[in-house]
Amino acid sequence: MIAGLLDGTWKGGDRLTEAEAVERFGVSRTPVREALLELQGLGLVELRRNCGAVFAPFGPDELRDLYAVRSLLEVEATRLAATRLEKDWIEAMIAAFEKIRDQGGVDPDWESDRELHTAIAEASGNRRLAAEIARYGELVQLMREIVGEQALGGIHNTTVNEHLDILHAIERRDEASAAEAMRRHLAQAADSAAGATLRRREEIRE
Amino acid sequence: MIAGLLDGTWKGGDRLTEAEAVERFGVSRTPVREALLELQGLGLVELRRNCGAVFAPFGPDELRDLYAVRSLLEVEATRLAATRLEKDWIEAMIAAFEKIRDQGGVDPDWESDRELHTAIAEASGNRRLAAEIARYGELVQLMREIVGEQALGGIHNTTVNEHLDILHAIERRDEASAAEAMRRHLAQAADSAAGATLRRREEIRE
DNA sequence: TCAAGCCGAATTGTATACAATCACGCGAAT
DNA sequence: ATTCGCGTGATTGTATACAATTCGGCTTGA
Repeated sequence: MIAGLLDGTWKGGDRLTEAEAVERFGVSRTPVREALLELQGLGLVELRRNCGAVFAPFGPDELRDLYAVRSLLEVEATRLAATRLEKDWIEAMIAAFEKIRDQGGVDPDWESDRELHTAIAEASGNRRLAAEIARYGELVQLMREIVGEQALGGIHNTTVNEHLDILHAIERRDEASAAEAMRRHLAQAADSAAGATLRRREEIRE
Repeated sequence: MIAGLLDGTWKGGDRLTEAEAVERFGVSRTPVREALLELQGLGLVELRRNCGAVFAPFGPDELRDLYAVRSLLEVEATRLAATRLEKDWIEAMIAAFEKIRDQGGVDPDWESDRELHTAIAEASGNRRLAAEIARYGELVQLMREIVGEQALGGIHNTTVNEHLDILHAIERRDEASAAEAMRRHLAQAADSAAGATLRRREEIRE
C-alpha cells in the first residue's frame, strides 16, 4: 500500500491529493492519510496543508545522501558489535549468514540479508541505533519494490564474500577492519542501487 | 498534544489504549491515532494490535543510546560542514549563534539553539542527514517538555563557549577539531539531560 | 490598469459510526 | 490438573460525514 503510492513514475515536486490516492486504491481517506504520514516519516513526501502531498525528489543525489547516512549508522553498529562481541549475537549473525549462503539462488534473498544486518545492528548493544538501522532497512526495501527487485540481482556471490569479511573481522574483535568491511559493503550496495535506479528511469522514459 | 501523551509519569511497559487517550484529551480518536503513530515513529511507543500502545522504557540507558546516535549524526554533519564551508551557511550559523549569545537570559533559548544546530546540519550538504538531525531535535525538544525546561537551565554560558569552539573550527576548515568540539558539546548535553531526568524521576517519586 | 477584498471551490483536519480482529476468561473433555 | 476450544467483550482498522482552513479567481473601486 505504502509502496503503491510510490509507483516509481513520479518526479520530485509532483503532487498527490488524498482524494486522488483514494480514487486510485479504492480505500477511504483514513488509511491513505496514515500511509502518507508514514511516507513523510521516511522523508519521501512532504505534507502541506491544503496543497496535497508533494513528492520529494529522489535522484542520484538523494540516493547518495541516503546511503551516506545508512553507512554512518551501520558502520558504527558494526564497530560496536566488534568491541562487544557477545556470544548470542554472534550465533544469530552466523545463522543469518548461512541462510544467505545456502540459499544460493540467482536472486538475492533480501529477507535473510536484512536479518544479518539486523543481527549486527542489535549486537551493537544500542537499541536506538538498531531501530534507526531497521528504519533504513525499510526504506531500502521500499526502494527495491519501487525500482523492481530483479534490477538488483546478480550480485549474490559478491555480497556473500563481503558479509564474510565483516563477520570474520567482528569475530577477531578487529573493530577497524569490521567497520571498513561494512563501509565497503554498503558502498557496493549504493553503487548497485544507483545503477538500478538509473536503469529504471530509462525504462520509464521509453 | 504529542507531548501531552507523555506526561513523564509513565514507566516502560505501561499501556495506553486509544480510548483512554481520547478521554484524557477530549478529542476524537483520529488525532489521537496520528499522535500515537508519530510517537511510534520517534521510537517512544510500540503499537500492538488490540493491545493498546505500550510505552518504551526511557531511563538512563535509553538516554545514553539516544545521545550516542544524535552525536553520531551531528558530529558527521559538523565534519562535513567544515570540509565544504559554504559562505551562505556560515552566515546562517553566525546569525543563529549571535541570537543565542545576545539573548543572554538565564534560561537557554532552545529555539535559537536548534537554529544553530540546523544551520550546521544543512551546511553538511546532505539533506537526509540534516533531516535526521532535525528529527532528533524534535525528540530532544519533546524530552525537554516532558522533563521540564527549567530543569535544564543554568548551562547557558557553557554552551555559548562550546558553540563558539565549533564555529571557529568550522571557519578554520579544521574538520577534526570541529567534529571533536561537537562531540564534546553533545556529551555535555547528554550529561545535562541525564541529570534532569534523574531529578524528574525523584520529583515523581515524592 | 492595478490592487484590495471577498466569495466559492477544493483540500485537509476532526468526529463518529461501523466492521474486523484479537485477547481474555470460562468451561468441558481428557 | 491441564489443555483445548469457544464465546464475549474490548480494541483497533476503516469508512464516511462534517467542520475548518486556504487557495484562486472574480469583482469592484480608485
